[in-house]
Amino acid sequence: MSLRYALLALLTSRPMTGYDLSKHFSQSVAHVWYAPDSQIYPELNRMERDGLIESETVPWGPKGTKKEYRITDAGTAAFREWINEPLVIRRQRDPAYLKSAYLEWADPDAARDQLRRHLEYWSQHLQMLKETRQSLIDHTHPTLQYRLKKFPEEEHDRIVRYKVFAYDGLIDSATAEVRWARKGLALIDELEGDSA
Amino acid sequence: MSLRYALLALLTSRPMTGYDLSKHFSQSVAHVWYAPDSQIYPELNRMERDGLIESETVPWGPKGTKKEYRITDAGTAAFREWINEPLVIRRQRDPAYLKSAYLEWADPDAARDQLRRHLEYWSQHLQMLKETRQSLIDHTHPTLQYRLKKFPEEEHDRIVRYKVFAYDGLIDSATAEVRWARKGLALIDELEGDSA
DNA sequence: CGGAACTCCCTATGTCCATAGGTAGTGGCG
DNA sequence: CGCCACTACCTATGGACATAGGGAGTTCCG
Repeated sequence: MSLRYALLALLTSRPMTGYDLSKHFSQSVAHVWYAPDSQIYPELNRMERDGLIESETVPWGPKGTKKEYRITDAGTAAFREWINEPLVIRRQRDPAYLKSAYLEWADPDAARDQLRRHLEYWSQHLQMLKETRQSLIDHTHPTLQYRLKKFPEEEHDRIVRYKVFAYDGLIDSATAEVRWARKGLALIDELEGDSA
Repeated sequence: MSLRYALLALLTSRPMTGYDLSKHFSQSVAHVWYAPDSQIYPELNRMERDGLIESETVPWGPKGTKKEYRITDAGTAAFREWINEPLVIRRQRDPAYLKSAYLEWADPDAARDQLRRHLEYWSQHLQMLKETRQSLIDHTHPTLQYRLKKFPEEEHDRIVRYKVFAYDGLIDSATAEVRWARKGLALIDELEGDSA
């Protein structure tokens, strides 16, 4: 059910098409939630049916059209209700940690390769998180700009600081992942002899 | 597909019944992978059909029986293959961070409540992780004891250190979650006035 | 000896999510 | 003008997972 509220969250900043939303879900918003378009379009239809959003068909080029979705009052209410709901804790499930607990079964080079991938992925991710965090502080983050326009100046700091808080957490996690992978590579070198 | 290999991983230490496995998956192994029994039993059947494990029906009490599963050579080979396979990176999806990025919409008390839950959950989790880590180092961890019996003494240190490495990573992550929740509670107090 | 807690095994159902397609229109570049 | 990248929207399929049950046997304790 989180996808629905992640979509509403984005639509509280401005109206968007399904395509716009799907771009966000594979770029910036992907930091907190990811979804492929094949999940987004059907969900948007369901949300419209449920009255949380409404669509307007706008022209696009000479023949094309696109559907722009905007959040309704019912949608805003539902979003607010969700945000106040008690948190459902979701157990983390990461194949990387599962595998790492059984690395004695692995070929040292394969193990190294996996930790290098992990390191590379999280390093890049960390980089993006840091950039996004900075763009929030600078108010250069595009979606944030749309969002802030809807609120009086004196609330801007509060809004930004919650978002920075979320990113601080993500950055801490990603930093831990990077540190862990490096430690693992050192461990393999120590236990298996540093070859490769 | 990770469930299958998580099951094989456990069965490399000793034969177990589906019930044994499901206990592990809601207790110690749950640290790296969780699954309900309703997912485990059907998967065991599929794995037996695929020849990765074989079952023996053993008596249990005067009338009862239970099915004990042991890993086959094909199962061991499949496990080894999986562990050497390149890592599939799984995007993290945590509703807590999604919500936290929009806390300006929340009632301060609801926000506090959520962060307190997060804090409590991860504090407890952290506690268990630390205890399990220690039991690995002490060799008092039951599954580890079974496992070590199958390997010569000089390999024990290597096996334990990989498991401790996995736990070190988990402990770091959990610590970051605890720190983040505390920081969030302080932030709410600062932004909303420290009531409640 | 009766009840409670536990062991043991399983099914059903629905949602979430990933993967892999498909179709039509647009805009720009050579 | 043809090609290509992109915008826009969608369906199908299968696996993963959560939630919610059911039913039969066992052990232990009062």
